[in-house]
Amino acid sequence: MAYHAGVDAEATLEPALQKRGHRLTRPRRLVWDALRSADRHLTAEQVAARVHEVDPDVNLASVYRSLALFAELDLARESHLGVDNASRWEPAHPDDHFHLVCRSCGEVQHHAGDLVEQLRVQLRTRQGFDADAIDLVVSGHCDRCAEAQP
Amino acid sequence: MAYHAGVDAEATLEPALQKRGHRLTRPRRLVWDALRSADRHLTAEQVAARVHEVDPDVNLASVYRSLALFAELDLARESHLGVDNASRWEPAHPDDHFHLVCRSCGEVQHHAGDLVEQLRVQLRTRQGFDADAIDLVVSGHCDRCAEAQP
DNA sequence: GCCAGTATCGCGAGTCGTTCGCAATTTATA
DNA sequence: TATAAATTGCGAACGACTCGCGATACTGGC
Ligand SMILES: [Mn+2]
Ligand SMILES: [Mn+2]
Ligand SMILES: [Zn+2]
Ligand SMILES: [Zn+2]
Repeated sequence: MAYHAGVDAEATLEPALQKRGHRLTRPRRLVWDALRSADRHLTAEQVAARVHEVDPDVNLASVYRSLALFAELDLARESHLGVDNASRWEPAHPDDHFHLVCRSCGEVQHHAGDLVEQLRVQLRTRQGFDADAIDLVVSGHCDRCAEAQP
Repeated sequence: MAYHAGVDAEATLEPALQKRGHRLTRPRRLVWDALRSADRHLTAEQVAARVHEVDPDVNLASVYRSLALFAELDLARESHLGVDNASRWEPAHPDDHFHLVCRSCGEVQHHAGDLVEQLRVQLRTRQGFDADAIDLVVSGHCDRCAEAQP
């Protein structure tokens, strides 16, 4: 079952853009398709590389601008995974989740659960702090790498 | 009760350096004093500014090198607080703690507690992930700013 | 469909925080 | 104090973005 990029882009991207008075342009559609069809977090540079397979004339600055816009519209999420100082991007999930980065193999696992929500509650009741964004990155060793080198 | 920088530096810094075959140099001593005497997180640039009050000839590159070395020796801790893309530095605490950054006033609160340890246990038992560093930065509104603008 | 008006683009240059290579200096040890 | 190696200062380079601007291409109304 082939992934039909264009159709999907129009289905979710276009209304989100229009609702806020933004236009659906070729660079935005291609950036969105690149993000959606990726199975992992991508740097802006990596997004650009995928976009360029389809259209080499899309500028890197436009990729950055598109990603920033998507974040603003809650279509995409930016994370600092600590591998280098480049941001990584992924389509936004509805659920709170955070990232487990393996120091050996580089794999990035997702951890979804109530933990982020628990934390939010704890901060509010115990410290009066109204948490907005919770950026949690855990680095360590994944199950496979941990048992290989204990 | 004045803070006697030199003495303190030699008391904790020198043995930590010597144990690993590093030398106690003037730039390192001044960077360490600047960190220790600060009451808040500092950027490398801010550390340099404080160092330069004592000795303007210490180079910014040496400040960066000293901070990186201190992190390696677990004498200092680097955090990305999301205010800008500059790293912030503080002397290493023995206890796990994380940071609450207020979007209104910029204040950085510390949150120490069992939460980080809880998380570590949960990741190990539920996912087999051996957590090394847990980088948690929460941005939102502190108690003062939250009640001012609810 | 076409036009007007403006949002967006491509481009090149600029910024920021950080790192590098290397010759000169400083440090710990003998 | 002499020696050898670690470390420094310096300036240039780096990577990841961001900006200003004139050119382009969307979109909504005709
Ligand atoms: Mn993710
Ligand atoms: Mn802290
Ligand atoms: Zn692994
Ligand atoms: Zn505040």
